[in-house]
Amino acid sequence: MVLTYLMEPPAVRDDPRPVGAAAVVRDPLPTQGLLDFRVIELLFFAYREFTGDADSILEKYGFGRAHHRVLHFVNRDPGLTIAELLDILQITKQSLSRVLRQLIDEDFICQIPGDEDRRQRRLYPTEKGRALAIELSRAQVRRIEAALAKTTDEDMRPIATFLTAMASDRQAARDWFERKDISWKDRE
Amino acid sequence: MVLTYLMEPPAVRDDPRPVGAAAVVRDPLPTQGLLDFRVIELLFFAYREFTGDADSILEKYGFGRAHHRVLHFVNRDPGLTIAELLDILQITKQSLSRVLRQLIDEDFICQIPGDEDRRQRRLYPTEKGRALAIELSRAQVRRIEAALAKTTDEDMRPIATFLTAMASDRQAARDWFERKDISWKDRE
DNA sequence: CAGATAGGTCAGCACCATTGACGTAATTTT
DNA sequence: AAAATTACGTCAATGGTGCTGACCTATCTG
Repeated sequence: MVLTYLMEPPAVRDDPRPVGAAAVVRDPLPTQGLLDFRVIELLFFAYREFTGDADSILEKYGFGRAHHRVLHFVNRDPGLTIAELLDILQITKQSLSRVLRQLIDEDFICQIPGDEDRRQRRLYPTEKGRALAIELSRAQVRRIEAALAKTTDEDMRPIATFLTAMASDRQAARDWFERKDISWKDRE
Repeated sequence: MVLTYLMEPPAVRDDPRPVGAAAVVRDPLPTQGLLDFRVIELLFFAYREFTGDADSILEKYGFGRAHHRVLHFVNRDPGLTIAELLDILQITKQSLSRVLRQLIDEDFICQIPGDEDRRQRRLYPTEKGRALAIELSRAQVRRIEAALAKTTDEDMRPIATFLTAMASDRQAARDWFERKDISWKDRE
């Protein structure tokens, strides 16, 4: 191996802009300078752990995250049409097809023609699919509840408000939140 | 196309468990039943919008999310070694290599042998890389700040506490948070 | 000098997403 | 009743991002 790009080590220690090379930046972007990076990085690390909980379970079944998402929404809203599911997931039907095919073939989900419109293939979980969906959500809820352990009902409001605002750009998301009552009405 | 799996439509409307077919589940998983799905779904939709902001910019450069992550952490912590970066990203060096190679070849990042240990290839952003990192973060900060528009300093605490708890499973994450002071000491 | 460490690379594979094109069945429109 | 539209399925090709395994160089350490 030749490592040509290293044979003449950039002389940046003496000259920050050697001829023909771009300037090297040595100062870090500070956590709270022009931009505040704290929430960016918290979201990155938090979401990775969040999905990791489910990923390790999915591996046992030979599934990936895409399977999880399909399974989740079919369980949350049985009778969903393909079009509705695509609208929620924001992927193409070609992307969905492979994943859905596997879930159907392995008997986690089944399709039933719509009553009114028989072109539709409405999606329902099987008992097997329901069980897996619950297993996956249980793992994620465990982490969430642990993270919220010391959170009061009062403190839950700003958290929910923040996440809802982050999430509510698309109509499909807003519709889902309203239909499924994803909000923090203080419950007592 | 034959659609064999549809030729004999499951008679589940009459019999929930026809011979040889799995039981079909028709009731939805309620938002707050045995499990509370609200935070799960808020995180899913929120993170998708959050990454989408950067994705559309990256597309212009022919880059993906992996490039973004590398660029981000190299900008946040210039002089990072490969090993340190791998520890933060939790990927293999083979996964990193393609992405890093492109960022180096296209002059967004450069490598400089370590002063003390010359085996190390310490990573620094170029001015071009710094500019892109800022452009990407600006888009994400814009969404975050909009979502936090009505949030008081007081309300910021529970949000930060929640995300930090969600994110802090791994030592590498905890170290990063401490080193970069990712926390909400009320500032005034 | 021997071994460990930091890093690079090749080959092959899996997963998940894309676009484009084409097909079928059912519903709606004319 | 014919035509157009809709709902869905599928084939083919491609790209991005991850993985494992194997093997390489350069450097540091004992």
